[in-house]
Amino acid sequence: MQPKSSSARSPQAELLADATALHAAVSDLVRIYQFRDRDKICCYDISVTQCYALEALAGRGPMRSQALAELLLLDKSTTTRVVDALERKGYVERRADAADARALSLQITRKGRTLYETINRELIAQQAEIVAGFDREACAMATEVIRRLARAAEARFVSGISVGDCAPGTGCSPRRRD
Amino acid sequence: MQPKSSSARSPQAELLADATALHAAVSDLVRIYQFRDRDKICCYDISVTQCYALEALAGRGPMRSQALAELLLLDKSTTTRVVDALERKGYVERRADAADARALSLQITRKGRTLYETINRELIAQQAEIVAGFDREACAMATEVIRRLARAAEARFVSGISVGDCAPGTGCSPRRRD
DNA sequence: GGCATATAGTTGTCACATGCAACCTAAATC
DNA sequence: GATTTAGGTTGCATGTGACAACTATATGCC
Repeated sequence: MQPKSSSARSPQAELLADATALHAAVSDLVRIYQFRDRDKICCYDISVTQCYALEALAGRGPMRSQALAELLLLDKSTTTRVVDALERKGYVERRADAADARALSLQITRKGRTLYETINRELIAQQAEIVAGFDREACAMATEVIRRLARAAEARFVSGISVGDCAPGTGCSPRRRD
Repeated sequence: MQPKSSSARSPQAELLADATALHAAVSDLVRIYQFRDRDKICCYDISVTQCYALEALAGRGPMRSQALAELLLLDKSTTTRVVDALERKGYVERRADAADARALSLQITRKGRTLYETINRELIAQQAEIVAGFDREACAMATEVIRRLARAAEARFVSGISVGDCAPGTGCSPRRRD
């Protein structure tokens, strides 16, 4: 697993070794974070997806349901329900869109923003513990790599084929019958 | 969001800025990978969790159900069902444990290993595309940071309090009533 | 203006993932 | 040998999310 001394290895092999190590690390991270994030749920009273929605609305301002769905890579029906939950709890508001009577303007409430900030602060504090062990350079590098990974994955996901060759975001997933 | 020139900022502030950037990037990555990984599901005929299980068995050799559960941070009942599915599809086998009649030895089959390797190869190839754009140093650094993040998250999750102050792995999550 | 079509959201329905509790069987302990 | 503990499985409930059908509005074409 660990890249050995790179002497006597082709650039090809090095690339593969690096990619393998990175993949293993990322894969692990993602798996574990799914649990970590689920914890976040119960402590405050929202789900992970709800939290992402809150984040989007906090960071980008009001938007339509459709825009939110695209941003979060969710189906519009799922988005409706996510917003339902958030609205019920008073974290977002649905306002009529002035320009289009069909559309909505989703807005985070003050209460929602406060909640989001609280959660975010805690999560960032956790990262800070780790970041403290690295120099800034290394941290910036890692952050950049992670960003690119995310963008690349998103692009792959949105645009089409991901792994194997099923349809993309169209959501081929649930078609599986165990 | 972007760390500005670090002149005139306290180390505290720098740390916070770095942590914030890292958190945002990781958070994004995790969210997107959940979708990307779900794609992986349908293309080959297993779920994400099933794939993690296959990975564990491929990488660490035969183990008991309980050990697998601990490794994947899953409940033992969930693990049972994950293994059910994999066994039904012929990717793993349950063998009697010689030493303990209650226990099982879970083993990946040749077919299972082949599948895992196929999936893994594709995923690694995807990483390779991204890795190709970085120098090895940066890549190694990022990999290391990501590993530490994962380990830290795992430790936090397993040991106790995560965010807020609900119980840990005990699975406080589902107790929420939307 | 009026009908055909497209678009924004909502609701019905279904499948899947997963935790907890109760249970069963086999070990371990006394 | 009886009680307790441990490894797994099954019953049940909940959360999540996709897809499809539907409603209401907007847009285009005549």
